[in-house]
Amino acid sequence: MTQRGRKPSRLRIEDVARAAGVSPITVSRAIGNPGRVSEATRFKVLEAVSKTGYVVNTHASSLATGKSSLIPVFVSNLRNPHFATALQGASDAFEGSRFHLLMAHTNYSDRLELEMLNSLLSFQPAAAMFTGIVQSEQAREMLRGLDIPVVEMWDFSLSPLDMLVGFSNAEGGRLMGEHFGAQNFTSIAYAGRTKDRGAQRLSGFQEELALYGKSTDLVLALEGPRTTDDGGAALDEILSRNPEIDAIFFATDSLAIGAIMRARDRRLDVPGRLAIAGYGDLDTAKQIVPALTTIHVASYEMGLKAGQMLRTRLENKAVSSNILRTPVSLEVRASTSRR
Amino acid sequence: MTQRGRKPSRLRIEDVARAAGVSPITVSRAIGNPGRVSEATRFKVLEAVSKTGYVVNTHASSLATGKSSLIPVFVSNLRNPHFATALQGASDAFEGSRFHLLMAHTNYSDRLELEMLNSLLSFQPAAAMFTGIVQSEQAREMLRGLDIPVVEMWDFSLSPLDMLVGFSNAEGGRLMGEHFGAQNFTSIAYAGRTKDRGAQRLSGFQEELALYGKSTDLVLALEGPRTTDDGGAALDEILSRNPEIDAIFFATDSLAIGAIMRARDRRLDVPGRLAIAGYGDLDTAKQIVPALTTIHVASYEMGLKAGQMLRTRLENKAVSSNILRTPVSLEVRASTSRR
DNA sequence: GTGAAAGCGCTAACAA
DNA sequence: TTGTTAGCGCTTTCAC
Repeated sequence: MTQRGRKPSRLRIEDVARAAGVSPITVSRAIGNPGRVSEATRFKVLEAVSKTGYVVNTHASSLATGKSSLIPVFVSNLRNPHFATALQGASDAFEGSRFHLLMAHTNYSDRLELEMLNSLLSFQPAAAMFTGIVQSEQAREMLRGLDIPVVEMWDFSLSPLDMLVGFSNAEGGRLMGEHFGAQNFTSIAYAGRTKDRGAQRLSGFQEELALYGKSTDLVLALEGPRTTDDGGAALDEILSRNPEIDAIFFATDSLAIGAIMRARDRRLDVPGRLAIAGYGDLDTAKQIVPALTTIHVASYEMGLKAGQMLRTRLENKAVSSNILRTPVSLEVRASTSRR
Repeated sequence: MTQRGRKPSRLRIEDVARAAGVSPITVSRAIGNPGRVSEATRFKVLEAVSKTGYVVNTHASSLATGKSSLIPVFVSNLRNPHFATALQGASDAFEGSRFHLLMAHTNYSDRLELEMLNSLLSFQPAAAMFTGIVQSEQAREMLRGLDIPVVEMWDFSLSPLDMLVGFSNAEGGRLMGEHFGAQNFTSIAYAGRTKDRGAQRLSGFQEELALYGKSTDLVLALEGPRTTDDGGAALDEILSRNPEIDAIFFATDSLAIGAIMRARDRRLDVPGRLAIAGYGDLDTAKQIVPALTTIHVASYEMGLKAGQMLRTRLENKAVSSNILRTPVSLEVRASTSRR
């Protein structure tokens, strides 16, 4: 029964209560549930709060309520400017709210994602965000069981876990297919991933080319994350395999930019001898010479929208639609513009 | 005394204890303090943990200990690839640890930083990271009072709050001054911030130019965050004010890239008529034509090192030095190379 | 090496 | 509208 020795603590809710002449629970309500307290009391309490400089202890609060204000954001890699930008958007969506984003880097590994998800359960998260579709069925099951709002971003799907903000990779591929189809290219190649996102870009591309009676004469599969250097190598590989190729659609801007640089080294005229297009619309795309034709993706807006949807749900309002499709657009620039 | 209705809860430590045939406190020790439990007991407990799928409730844990595993990272803007990359480094440094990074976007606002810092106190953070020097004295005071490890990044200073990993802006300026000094430029301009980081870049630049008997003939002050478009406008402004200028050092790559693009539009030969250099070494710097001479900054390494220093300290080991200076280097490329 | 008791700071439930 | 009581799940302290 004796007061055992514990470390001294910071300001508690009790201290504020004493300063305001009310009970602790009233302080708690004045801060978190302003509607359930009289105008006058709330004023007294908030004054006491600011005078004392009190800040709630979220751990005590979360323990008592069983809910936290933390939202893990799963991102594969922030060195990809698209993801960094989307994260900035998501973060902006929560500005001024009581929620906080927790970093969860998955480094493109499903196993890591699952592990991380499990460890983040210890925070009783309020929601979860994913830059991508959650692949593992085990992870999806786990998330469903949590019964918290979840938003997946980036890719498009008709059966999201909960909410989704994404763009259609197939659509981007189609736009590029249409563009390539309308040009007088004689031999067309695709280079990049042929699985997942890549598969969709490719099939949309081929589908639309077919409408023009054309097809891909060469598909170079490059799986996994790739850099600009790989783009240069891909260019060499393609031309050595088939010197007739005079137009290449790369699955990412990085690859396309690498190819443009290699073409410059090899003194290949772009787009005269070889047209090159990318996907993503990195800043660099419009800055290199020739400027790169590519598919623009609204990364920031995607992150922002995803954050806003989540926030709306967390504030107990209804979301008009669970699935949001952000537009992609074709940016025709010099790298494919022959005349 | 009656059991009032509260929401049902997830697996608790007590459940694991029962499964393992020990007391809750033993489970706690087996998990967090393996040394204080016998080999056999630990084995039993860990088995029970994995069988039941138990995950600790960090809020209860943090409440009891008064410490959390959360580390707020203050970043001004993730659309700046330097910061995004540094954040990725910081995140990588904590991989596999029990610590988690909490996003804190400051949008370049000191007021926001202070507010956010105050609100994040509610998490009893284990440490704090800043992408930049903490400017406000009030914030510095607050952080000192917290008595947790703090690391500042990016800029260099001899009086950090606690730990620092940065590069010298003055040093980069000096390297560029040396480079400009050694060329046969007749009239030199600087464009960019003239406060804080900009001031240091500029003074290092001027200092070194002086050794070559040269000086800046025009300084165009551009405060606040700037985009490539501003670089183009800056180029126009400079040449209209002083048509003699034939070399410009821009305080950031973005500005320099914008200037190169504008020069291209105006059919000004770079570097023949006008040499242009930047600061930061964005990916684009080596991809545009002409490739941009700039100062390379090791963003990823900075974030990684900062994270590692913090982690070392948090694991109660000593850090050999509180201040780490990451190197900057001059990347001479085509945009300043006359022959 | 292990356990019992108490308490971290907050808020849900109930009562007035 | 406000207050009293109990308890969220963990770990510290003290005892064996």
